[in-house]
Amino acid sequence: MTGAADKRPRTKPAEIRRDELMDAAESLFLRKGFAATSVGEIVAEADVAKGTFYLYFKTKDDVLDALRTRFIEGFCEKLDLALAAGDRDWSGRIDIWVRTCVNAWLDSVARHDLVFHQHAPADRAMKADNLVILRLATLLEQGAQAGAWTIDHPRMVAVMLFDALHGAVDDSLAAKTPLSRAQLIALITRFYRRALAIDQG
Amino acid sequence: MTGAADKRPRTKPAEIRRDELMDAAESLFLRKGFAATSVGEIVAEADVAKGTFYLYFKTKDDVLDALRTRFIEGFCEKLDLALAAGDRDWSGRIDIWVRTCVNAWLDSVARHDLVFHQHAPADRAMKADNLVILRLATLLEQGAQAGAWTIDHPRMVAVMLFDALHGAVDDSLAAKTPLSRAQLIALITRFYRRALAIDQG
Amino acid sequence: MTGAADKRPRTKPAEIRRDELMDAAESLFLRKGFAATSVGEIVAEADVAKGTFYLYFKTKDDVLDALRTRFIEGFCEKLDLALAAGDRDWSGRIDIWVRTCVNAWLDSVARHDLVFHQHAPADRAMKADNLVILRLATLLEQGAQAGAWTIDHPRMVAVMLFDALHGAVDDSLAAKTPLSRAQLIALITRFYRRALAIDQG
Amino acid sequence: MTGAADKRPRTKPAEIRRDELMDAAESLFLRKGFAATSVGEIVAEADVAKGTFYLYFKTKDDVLDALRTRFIEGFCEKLDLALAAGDRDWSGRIDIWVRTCVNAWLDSVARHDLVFHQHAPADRAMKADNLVILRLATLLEQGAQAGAWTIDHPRMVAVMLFDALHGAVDDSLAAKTPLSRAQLIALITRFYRRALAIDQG
DNA sequence: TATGAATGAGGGTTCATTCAT
DNA sequence: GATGAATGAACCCTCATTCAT
Repeated sequence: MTGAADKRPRTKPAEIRRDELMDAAESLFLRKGFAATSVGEIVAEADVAKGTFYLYFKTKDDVLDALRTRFIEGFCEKLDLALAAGDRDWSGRIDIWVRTCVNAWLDSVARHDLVFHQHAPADRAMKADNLVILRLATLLEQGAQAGAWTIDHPRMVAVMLFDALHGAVDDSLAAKTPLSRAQLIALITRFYRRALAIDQG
Repeated sequence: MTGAADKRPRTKPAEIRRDELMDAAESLFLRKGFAATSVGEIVAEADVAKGTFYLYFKTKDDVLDALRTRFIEGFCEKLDLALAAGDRDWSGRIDIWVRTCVNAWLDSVARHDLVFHQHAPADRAMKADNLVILRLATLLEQGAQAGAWTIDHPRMVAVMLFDALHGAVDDSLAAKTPLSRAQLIALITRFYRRALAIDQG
Repeated sequence: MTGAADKRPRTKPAEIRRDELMDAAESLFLRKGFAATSVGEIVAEADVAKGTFYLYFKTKDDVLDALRTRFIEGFCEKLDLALAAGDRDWSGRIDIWVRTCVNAWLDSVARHDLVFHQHAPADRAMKADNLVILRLATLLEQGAQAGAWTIDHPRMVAVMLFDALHGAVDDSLAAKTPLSRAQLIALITRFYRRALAIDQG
Repeated sequence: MTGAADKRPRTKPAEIRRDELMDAAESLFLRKGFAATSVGEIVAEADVAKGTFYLYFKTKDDVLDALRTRFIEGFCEKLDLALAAGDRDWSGRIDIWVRTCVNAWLDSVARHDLVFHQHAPADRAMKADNLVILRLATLLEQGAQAGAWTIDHPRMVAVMLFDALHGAVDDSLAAKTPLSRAQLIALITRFYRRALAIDQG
């Protein structure tokens, strides 16, 4: 029986195992949807036993939460980087914000949909914690203080601008003839500038 | 035992039975969520046998679709009514649109969330068929032709405005200290006017 | 509402209705198998209401029984006709019997399988009533009395010959390279003659 | 309450579990028929949870297949043993074949009917793979080569002989006054000898 | 004679989770 | 840390049959 399947447990650093499990889950979720993916498939993809999964996650839902956190963190990192590297001018910052968001979005729509829409009762409260919106609100506030624009309710306007961008990208993706990335960015930027009453560059 | 089971089939007009089933389903879905509600519970609530459910709906998912259609139709009706009764002035029409949407929304958030977010693979394409957006796009276009505003891409702007409103309402609902209905309407109307470059009344 | 579906009940002679129902059932059973065919499909095919079915048959199984009877009767008729028209010579009668059976069989395998194998716990006792075997047994007995052959147990030999033929035809049908009709008949006839110790013509 | 539910999983070697499940299924199928037996009853009889069944069989049909395979293997074993132990004489071998088959058959009619007739669309093609027929055909061919008899089409004759035996045993079982085992064997053996034109011993 | 809405028992199957090893 | 056999509640759906009209 020397040819028998390699049964020896191969202990790995927890961090790695956890990531492998998450990768497996994400890949499967992306392909088949959250509900349609079973824990059995996840562990098969990750090449571990059923029980191992429950060593790292309390429930199946738990992985999705972890995936969401990981996604948001990645997104914010990109945003911070772009903003830090970019213009000091307020109007320019808005441009950067739009450009970065659209690009990041388009590069990971599926992933985004997965972690935000695939499960959970559309947890309305979640948006309150949306770090991306928080960042935009802060940006708007700072710009207002600097006199770049006037805003009655930064938080709310941030929400509206965020959802407008979100919606535009989604819609373009669903359209029979999607806009080009550049067109989309231009369009949204124009919308943002108007909504903030910034002089159209 | 006055409650002895009444076995005789009580035929009802199909339309009524179907509505009763839908009402039962909606009520349950609202309370417990779509996935957490079983067909068994629905028929119990509607006081019919299990098989009867499948006389009117092909699958469990089918009811949700029916619910969505019913919801959209009701919404559009309200919108059309308000628009027909209201101002002839373009700017005023936008105001009406915003007011009607926010109100209708707030009056049926739960129902809205149910039919739009609770299930379905976040059907992105669905938005393409969103009648409400369609109506707004038309409104924008007509206003543009009438010279009330200028718009580069009516459809896209409609999408962005729609999602902005949608997001604002949602956010307010989730907030620890929600805005008043009037405040919300005022805020969004202001946003719309700016985005359309209408003179702030 | 003049265009509404023609609701008027069109009473038909019972005999006809019953036949239509049987035809519909047979056609469906042949296409999809007995178990996989629902009463609902039968009545749809026969273009009557569910209840009408139960006016003519006590249960679903009942139709299959009726179908079987109809099949056997048809088969026996053919046999009787061929035998009556044919040879007076005993050996020739056996030939006719084989030829007629093989032909009739090949012309209606599907139907035969349906009524004999598709349902029922392989009702062993049914064979006792098999009219075809009965006829063969009688033929054998008469031939024996006439001195055409000697047989220890006509009934049993009839059974064996019958099943031998049956098996041969079935096997040929399942074979990758089926025998021709003529070959099959020749082969079986030879087998019969040997088994009855008739001089090979 | 000594009978308090023992919840702890009692792991057993897969081979054993599988066999227990098969035994339970066979016993139930024999008693109530395949269709009338539910998976729930099987697992109850085998004293395992419902899910365990699906650990070993993909579907309910799957068990029946397994049962059939097990039956055929057992049958062939008996046949090989008897043939190996018996006569070297060709005519004697036929006798042994008949005797062994009849006996084995009578000892397990129910089981035989179960695995061959109870389900499946009377899978005609299955006979092509019938190992018992294959063995008989081989025997006939070897005998023919050895000059023990002449045969035009060994395969077909094997089929006919096999079905003749099969039919005879079935018929006897169904008869109001069944033949004795010895009578049956004698009768069939005589039939075989005639059909092969062997001198009646 | 014919209808068809209603019934509801019943079935097969899935899968997240546990726990003894 | 890792395993994977076992669990069992829960679920969706089918369909033969009935009966008031």
